[in-house]
Amino acid sequence: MTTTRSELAPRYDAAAVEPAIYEKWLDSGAFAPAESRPESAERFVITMPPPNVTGALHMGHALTFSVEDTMIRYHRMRGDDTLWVPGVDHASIGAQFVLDKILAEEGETRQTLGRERYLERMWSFMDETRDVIGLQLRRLGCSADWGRNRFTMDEQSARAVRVAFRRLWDAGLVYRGEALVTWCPRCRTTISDLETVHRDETGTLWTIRYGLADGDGSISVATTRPETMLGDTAIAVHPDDKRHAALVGREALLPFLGRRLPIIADSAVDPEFGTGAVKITPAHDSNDYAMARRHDLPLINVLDEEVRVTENGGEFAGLDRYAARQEILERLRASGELVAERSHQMVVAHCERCGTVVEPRLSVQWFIRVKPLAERALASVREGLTEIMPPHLEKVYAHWMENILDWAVGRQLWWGHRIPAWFCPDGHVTVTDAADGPDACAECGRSASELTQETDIFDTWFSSALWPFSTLGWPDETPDMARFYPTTVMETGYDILFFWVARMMMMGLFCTDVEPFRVVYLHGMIRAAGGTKMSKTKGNVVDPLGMIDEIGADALRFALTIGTSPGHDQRLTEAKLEGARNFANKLWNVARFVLGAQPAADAVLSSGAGPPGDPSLPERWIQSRIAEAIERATAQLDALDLAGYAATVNELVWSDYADWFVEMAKVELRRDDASDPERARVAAALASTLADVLRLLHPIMPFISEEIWGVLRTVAPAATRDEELLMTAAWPIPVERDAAAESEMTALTALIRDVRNLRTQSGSAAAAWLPLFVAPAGAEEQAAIERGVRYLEPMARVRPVTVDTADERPALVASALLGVAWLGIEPGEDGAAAERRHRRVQELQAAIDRLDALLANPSFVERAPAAIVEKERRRLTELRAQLRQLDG
RNA sequence: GGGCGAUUGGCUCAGUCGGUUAGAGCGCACGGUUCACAUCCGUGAGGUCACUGGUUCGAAUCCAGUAUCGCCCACCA
Repeated sequence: MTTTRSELAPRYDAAAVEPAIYEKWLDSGAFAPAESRPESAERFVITMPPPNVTGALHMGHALTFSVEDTMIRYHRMRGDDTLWVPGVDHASIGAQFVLDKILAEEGETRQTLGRERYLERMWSFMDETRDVIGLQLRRLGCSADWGRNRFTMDEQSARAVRVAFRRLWDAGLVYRGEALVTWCPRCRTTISDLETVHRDETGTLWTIRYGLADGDGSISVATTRPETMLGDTAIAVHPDDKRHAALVGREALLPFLGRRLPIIADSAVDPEFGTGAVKITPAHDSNDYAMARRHDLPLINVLDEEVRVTENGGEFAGLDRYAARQEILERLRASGELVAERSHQMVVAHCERCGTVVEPRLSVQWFIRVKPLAERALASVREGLTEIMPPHLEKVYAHWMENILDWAVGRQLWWGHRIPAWFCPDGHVTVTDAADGPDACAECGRSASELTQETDIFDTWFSSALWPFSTLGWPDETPDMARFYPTTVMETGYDILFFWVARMMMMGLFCTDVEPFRVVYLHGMIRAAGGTKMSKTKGNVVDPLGMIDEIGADALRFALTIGTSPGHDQRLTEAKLEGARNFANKLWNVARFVLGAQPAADAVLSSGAGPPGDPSLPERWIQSRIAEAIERATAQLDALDLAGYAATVNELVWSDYADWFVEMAKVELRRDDASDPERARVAAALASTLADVLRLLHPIMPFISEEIWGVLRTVAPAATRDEELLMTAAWPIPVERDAAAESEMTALTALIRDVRNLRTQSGSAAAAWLPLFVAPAGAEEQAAIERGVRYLEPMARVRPVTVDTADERPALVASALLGVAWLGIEPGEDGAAAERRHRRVQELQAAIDRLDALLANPSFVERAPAAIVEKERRRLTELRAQLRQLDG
């Protein structure tokens, strides 16, 4: 498809334009890096944080991918060896949660289907949803290399998982053992503490009396979970607690079960809490578990996978944990052993995904000893080999790494990578990275047929931890590994710093011996207008796809970028989105103007008119301003300051290009003589500067800039240097700054502003042409004013302009850098204007006094850098001149 | 209980190496039918940079403390 249109539609219709542009990009093949690495090219590689395969695009994604695409497009334009690897995550627990809900509607469950059918069902579900997220990313404009699209459950990932685990096993960093883990009864799996949310709740603290074994006396304990008493194996008190000192060493009798509970002393007990005596339930409480290990107490599991009481709970066996609680309480109340109950503020852990109250539970689990891995990952950041942005999050990272606990990697789920460990009847464990399992038991040589594979799967984050290199072909030494690894930037939200970034650092260093990325760029969370979290239940979610339809992907990208800073949450308000849309509209219209001016230029050229004169002041000025913007934007993008970059282009397009340059170009274009060569020159300047603006804008607003580029290239090929696609066009190179043009233009625009201000102050009709008198400050200024009159007249709507020395100063007077100006009208009794002038004089005087004092201060003059002192001196001179003019 | 962050006009946010008149957008006021754009143009008002103290010739910026809000981590039954 080729664009041969010579004009832009009156309005930018994102929904119509963007998909076609995306096709053009795809067809170009330029999302993929060149076949081989260009000589001397720098590498720039991002591994996309893989969205959940079942997920729909939300604003967090939109932010992630907008930022990454902006970085990628910038580096591509710079000619770097640029790669963005896309992919999706199998999200085992998340995907099962979604599928289980679907099954529930059909009256089925995981259990009724069985593992095999469940997984079949999952794969077909995947086939339906897998592409959805990818298509949504395309709507955003993501220029990822889809030819390298990956999935955390594809064969390459599976192999990476097996090999990584095998290496950990060989290194002695894997063990299997019984431990207390957090259990979600609804998801029926172990979950990480990171996957729990703690909520403040009002519960009840019950005090229960346990009789002593010898029948003499009793001891009372306080608990919020009475059902766990069935698993009690001791009672603990503080060693210094005199109230209970006599009881230590004796035994209490557990109600219902009659179990004998030793009364022990341990300083972990808070004597101030409750009765000062604690029931110890090692299998269902982490404090108690730790204490049991110190005192060698038995561990009795009283809750099963569905948190029903086990046979260890005697007569309560089979009851759900809460039913058991009620039953137990009633029985204790009846027997008088429930001695107190009161309301109690407490923190309860819930499963982050399903909201169910989780239960600490003793079970056999696979663990990775992460301490050595964490130390290395921490050192890499400390030494700056990987840099965390913003820097303050490095402390958070460090704190977590320093206090890290072994990683329980097993999950009792089905959808995911099965742990490649086989058990032999003799209890031996064989870990292999072979796709079809071991040939024989690694220890006793029993044949494979006698071995059974572990049914647990890996925590989703295990495969994610390998993502930066498994996507490039690891463990094979592929060309991609050699060329693109380690990657450059890992860009993601700070909320998964521990889940993901920390694990990638650890596993990356372990597996590949190098930091998987040079920079970690952590963006903040998107919040709703009131500063609250966006959530479906609150109904304050802004849907990115709907927003793209409404205002275009570019505007959304822009809104998500400008006015933000990494690591800090942002509020996405209606006003902000609207502002971004308006900016896109502005760009569109300014381009329409520039394009509309081109035929006039052609007409001039074909008329055989003489050569145009030298570039005008505005032309020189805008060139210089663009050069400055290029320098700034380049530095900002290199520093990953995307918000700064967005602000730079915003200001350039709107304040410099549209408000001043285009307005001044109109002066030239409005010349009567259609064959005036000046017109052609201005038109060409408009086109070539627009081209640079588009280049500068493309990384963040790819669609609209590409669309304009297509037409510009048709209409003014020279301006685009005939580069076909803006996406692959060269990043602009700044010309040398033109200081003279910049300062003259600054003076001229200041004069125009001042005169406009006078007009407003005078209350003159906006449409009226008013005479203006200007008394120049000097000969140079006079020349500048005379050169500028052609712009001054239409832009301030003044005519005629008389440039002459002043012999009177009406009240309504402006003082700009070039001199003093006043309108040729009767200010009358305009008290407000006089007052304004008075105020201005006072302001100037105050500033002068301050500067005077400053420069009179010897310690300032001696200690401040000479350049600063000089600057202040110049300013003082300038202010004095202004005051003289005004006060005249 | 620990840690981190934020506090800048009415609102949402920038603010580089400390440099002396602190910026932007929105909102507000006033004026505008200029052939790119009312999703616009012009003009303006509006800030003792949370507070206290310190360092410095000079502090929104660095240091210490305080307050308020937010987040993260943490085993008080």
